[in-house]
Amino acid sequence: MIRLLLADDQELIRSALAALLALEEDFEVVASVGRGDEVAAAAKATQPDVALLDIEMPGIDGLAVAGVLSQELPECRSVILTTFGRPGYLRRAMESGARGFVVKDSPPEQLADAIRRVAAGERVVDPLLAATTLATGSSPLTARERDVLVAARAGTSAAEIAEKLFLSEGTVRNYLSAAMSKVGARNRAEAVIRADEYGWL
Amino acid sequence: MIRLLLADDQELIRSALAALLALEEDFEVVASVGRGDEVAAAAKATQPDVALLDIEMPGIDGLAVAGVLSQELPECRSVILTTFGRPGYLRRAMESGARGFVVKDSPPEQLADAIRRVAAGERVVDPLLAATTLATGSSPLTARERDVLVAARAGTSAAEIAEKLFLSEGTVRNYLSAAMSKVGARNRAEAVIRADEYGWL
DNA sequence: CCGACCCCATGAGAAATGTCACGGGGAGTT
DNA sequence: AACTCCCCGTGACATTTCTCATGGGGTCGG
Repeated sequence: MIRLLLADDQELIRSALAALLALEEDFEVVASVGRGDEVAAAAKATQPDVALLDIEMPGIDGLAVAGVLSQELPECRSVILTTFGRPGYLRRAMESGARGFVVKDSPPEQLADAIRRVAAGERVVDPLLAATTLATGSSPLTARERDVLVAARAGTSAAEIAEKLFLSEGTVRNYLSAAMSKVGARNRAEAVIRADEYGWL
Repeated sequence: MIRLLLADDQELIRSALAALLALEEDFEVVASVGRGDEVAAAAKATQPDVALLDIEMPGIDGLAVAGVLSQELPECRSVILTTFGRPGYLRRAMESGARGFVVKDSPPEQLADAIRRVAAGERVVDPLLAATTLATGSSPLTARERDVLVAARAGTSAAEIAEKLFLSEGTVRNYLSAAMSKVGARNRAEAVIRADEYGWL
């Protein structure tokens, strides 16, 4: 019997996944939470074998949760389950100690299979996603460049970004310019979009 | 027995929802498709009482599907099931003939309840979302302003938008300017974001 | 028919954005 | 110690964006 913890902020999806997984005789859902910062406590209380983690959650995100779990509860392995097959997500997931990575549009058998393999100690990733991750490479952005791009996400002006980050306006423009050339965009907006697509923000 | 059709592009989610709904004794999932343009045919073949439609799908989107169904198969009522509680989505859903609107983070009983009520002939919407929809009002954007905003989504320059839409560059700027003032943004990028949030694109 | 509103366009000025060259300071490597 | 790379800044320039005024043509309802 494999004990499972489910973490996803969308209640309906969480319940639906629980129902789906309950169809497998060797699975048992022992915990179900809607916030990233509730996972650790729930895991300690229920001792699951595998934690299924969405990335986008209130509190802390699934990737960070995977890091915490691998530190504090190494006997509970993490599987990231997310909508987005962003290369950077996979990379960060693996670096933070996750053992599996499944995207939400894969067939259901694949999820069950991934869970069993991870429970057995294997590592599981979508081979296609793994390939594009290797092809894309890791983020070329420096910490500051990333900060500035994140701040620019809402359509913020250079002056506002400068104020928010306690920088001079010229510096902000320089960082943006550097980020744009690294990402291969001719626009601030385009740079944000692309970096986001790669999972670099 | 209520016959259901499921349409969602994410296979895992679709299967999970099917599993969840199968737990209710009075529900029967008779069809399940992953593309908007497959819904009509499947509905004609299986004669469901209620069609559960995601908005974001390849082919045509769920809102358009609802329109088609209400025209061609009025005995099959549509329920929109989506992640985003965008005011504009709800409005368009209702205008296109959908009978229910449920967001993916509502509790599972609410979905079952909504399905039963819609099957019984009622209309069902999240009251909170309905309120913000009324507050937000319908889109103030003209068709062209919308087009330009959509084209600007990828971080496209004014010149490129002009080329794509066979307009002069100045005209594009004028439309963008109008859109920005209507939406309450001081940026092109911000305008795109806000209009998108409202579901106006 | 007239007003209202949308479509499309031009042009011009103010503001923001993107590029480039340059500099100094700090941390880590070789 | 020299080198590299990141951090932060300045200043100047070309380009783009945003605003505003203005105009013609179209459709639709009063």
